[in-house]
Amino acid sequence: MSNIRKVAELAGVSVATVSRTLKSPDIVSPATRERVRQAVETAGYRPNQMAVQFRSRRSNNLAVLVPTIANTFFARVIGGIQQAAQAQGYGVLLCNTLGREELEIQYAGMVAGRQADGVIQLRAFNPFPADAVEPGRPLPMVNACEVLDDAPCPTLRIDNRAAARTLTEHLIALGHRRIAMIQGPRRSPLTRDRVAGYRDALEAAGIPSSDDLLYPGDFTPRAGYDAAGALLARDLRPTAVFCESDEMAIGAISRLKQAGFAVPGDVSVAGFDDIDFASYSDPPLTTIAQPAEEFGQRAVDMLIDILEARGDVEPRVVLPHELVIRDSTAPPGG
Amino acid sequence: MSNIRKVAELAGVSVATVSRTLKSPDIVSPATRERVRQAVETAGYRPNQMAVQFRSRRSNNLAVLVPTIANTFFARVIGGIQQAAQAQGYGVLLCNTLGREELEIQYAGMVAGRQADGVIQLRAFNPFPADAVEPGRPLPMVNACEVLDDAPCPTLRIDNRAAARTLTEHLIALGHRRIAMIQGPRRSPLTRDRVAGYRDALEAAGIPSSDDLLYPGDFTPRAGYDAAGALLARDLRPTAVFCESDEMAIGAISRLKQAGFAVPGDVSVAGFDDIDFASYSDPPLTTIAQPAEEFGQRAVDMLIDILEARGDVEPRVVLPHELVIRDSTAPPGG
DNA sequence: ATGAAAGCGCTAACAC
DNA sequence: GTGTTAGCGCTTTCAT
Repeated sequence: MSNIRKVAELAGVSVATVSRTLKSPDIVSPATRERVRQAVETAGYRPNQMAVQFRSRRSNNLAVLVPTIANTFFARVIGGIQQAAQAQGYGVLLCNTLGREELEIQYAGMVAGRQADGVIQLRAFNPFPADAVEPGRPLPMVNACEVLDDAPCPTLRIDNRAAARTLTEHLIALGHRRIAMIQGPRRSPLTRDRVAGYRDALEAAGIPSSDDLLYPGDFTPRAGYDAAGALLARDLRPTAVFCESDEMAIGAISRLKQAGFAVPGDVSVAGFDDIDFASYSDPPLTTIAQPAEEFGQRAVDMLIDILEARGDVEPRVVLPHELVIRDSTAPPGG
Repeated sequence: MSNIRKVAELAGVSVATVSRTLKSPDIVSPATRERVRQAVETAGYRPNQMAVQFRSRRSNNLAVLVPTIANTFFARVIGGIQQAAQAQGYGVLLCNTLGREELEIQYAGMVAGRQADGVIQLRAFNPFPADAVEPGRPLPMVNACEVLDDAPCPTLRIDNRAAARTLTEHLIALGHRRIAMIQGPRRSPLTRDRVAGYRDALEAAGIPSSDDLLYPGDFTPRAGYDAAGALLARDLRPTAVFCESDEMAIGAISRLKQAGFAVPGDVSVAGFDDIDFASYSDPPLTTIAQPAEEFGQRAVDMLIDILEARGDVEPRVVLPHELVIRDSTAPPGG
C-alpha cells in the first residue's frame, strides 16, 4: 500500500505539499497540483484514514445507541441518521443496545476512546459517567425520540402528551368511554407522558380513568396480541384500545379478530408511529404519525453542531406529530 | 485527556510496560501490573483507540452495505451482524446504500482508506474495483442474502430456487393452477432464482407458465398493493399469488380485500421471509422462513475468518429455509 | 521482567 | 508556494 511519502517522491515534492494538495488545493500552484494528482493516480494512493483521524483528533464517526433495530420506527430513524451523517462526511457506528445500560455505557465509552466523536442516544438514559463531563465542554450527545427529562444534552422529541391526548380525544369524540391503553415499558418517559395525555383527555371529558385499563407492553406485535387477550377476559370489555405503537396495534387487532370481535365494529384500535404497515393493516390504522426520518436527520445536525461548536444548539427541540385517521376507529357498537 | 505517558510516569514505569499491562498482563510481574492498574485508575486513562488502530493497522470495524434498512428482513440481519460483531470486538459501520452502486463503491473504499477492515455486502454487486484485489490476498468481503453468482468472495444464502419451488408446489397441491408471482427487482438474482423455482414447480405439475403472470415489484407493501391491483384487472384472475416478500404479500392482501376479494377464499396469497408481522397479518401468512439473524451472525464469522486468516473459509454457504403454512393459502374457490 | 527508542502516516507550525 | 521538521499516542523490536 502506498503512502504519502511515495506520492511525494513520485511527484518530486514534499509530503507537506501532497497533504496540502489533498486538503486545500487552492493554496497549491496549479502546476504542482497537477503533478501531485498524477502521482496520486499512478501510485493508486488512498490516504490512510486511521492516520488522518489520529493526527487530526477526529474520528468522524457518530455512535448511534438504539434499543432495537428490529423496530420499524427505529429503523426509519436510523435511515435518517445514516443519510444525514453521510451527507456531512460522518460514518455511523451502529450500537444495538437492547436497552441494556451496561452496553450503552460501554458504547458511549467509544467517545472517550476516540472511536466516535459523539453519540445519538434513542433511549432515555445517560450513558456517560459523571466524570466524562469535561467542565466547560458540552457533552457530545443528542438524546432523541425517548428523552430524559433532565437530559444533560440537547433533546429531540414530539409532544407525546399532547399526541396521546389528541388521539384519546378522537376516541372520546367517537363516543367511547371505556378506553384501554396498551403501553410501552412501564418506566419509559414515553409511556408516562402518553398516559398523562390519555388521562388529560379522559378528565377533560369527565370520564373517570382507571389503572386497570392500562396494560403493559414492549412495543412488539406479540405484546399487543397478549395484552388484547388479557383485555378480552374482562367483565366489561373496553370499546376502544389505544396502543402505544402500531406494532402492538397490529398484534392486538390480530387477537381481537381471532376471538371473533370486529375492528372497529366491536372494538376500535388506534396505534402510534404510522409505520408503513399501518396503511396496509386490516383495517388501516388510525394512528399518530411521527417524523421518523426527520428525527434522525435533525439529531445528526444537532450533534454535529455540538461537535463542531457551530454556535448554540437549541436545547429542547419538539417536532410536529399528526393524527392520522383511518378505519380502525369508529363509534362504539357501530 | 491523559495518555499512556502520564500513566507511565504515575506508575513509575516505562510506556512499554503500560502498554504490555494492557495488552498482555501475563507477561508483566504482578507487582508492576498492580501499580499500573492503580495509575490507570487515578489518571482515568482510556487508550486512544485512534492511535491503537493506527499503530496496529486494524480498525476493528466492519462496514455493512445494506440496500435499505427500512426493510424488516434486513433490519433483522443487521441485528444479527451487530450482535456477532460486538461479541468479537468489532464495530459496525452502517451503510445504507439504497442500492446505488456509486455509494456502494464509495463505502467499500472505506477498506482502502482503513476505516473498515472488511465489508458485508447484502446485495448482488461487487463494490471493489478490480485493482483493489491485492494478488494473493483474499478480498475482505462476504456477500450475503442476495448473492452474486460469481462473487469474488465467500457467499451466504438460502436455496432460493428450492424455496420458491416448495412454496409453489404447496400452492399447486392445494389445487391452484393460475398462480401469479409478485417479484422483487427484475435484475436481482433473488428474483431470477425464485422465478426459476416457481417454473420448476409448474413444469413438474404440467402447468404451462406464462410471463404475464409475473408482476415486478420492489419488496415494499406499496409494490404488493399496486401489483395486486394490476392483477385484478386481468380477464382470468389468478387464484393464487406468490409474493417475493411478506411486505408485498401484506400490501397485496390489503388491495385484494379492498376490491372485495376474500383471502384465501377468492385468492390465496403467500409471502417470503417470515417477518414478525407475518403471524399477525389477517389472514396469517403462509411464507418461507429465512434465518435472518443467523445470516448476520454467520456473515460476521465468515468475514472475521477471512480478516484474521483463520484457515479456509467455506466459499459457498447455504442456510436452511422452511415452508411455514398458515392461513393465507387454501384450495381455490374454497 | 522492564526500558529505550524507532516509527506507523499524516498534519501543521515554522521557515524560506 | 513549498520544504523541513516535530510530533500525535501508541506498539514493538531490541537490549539489558
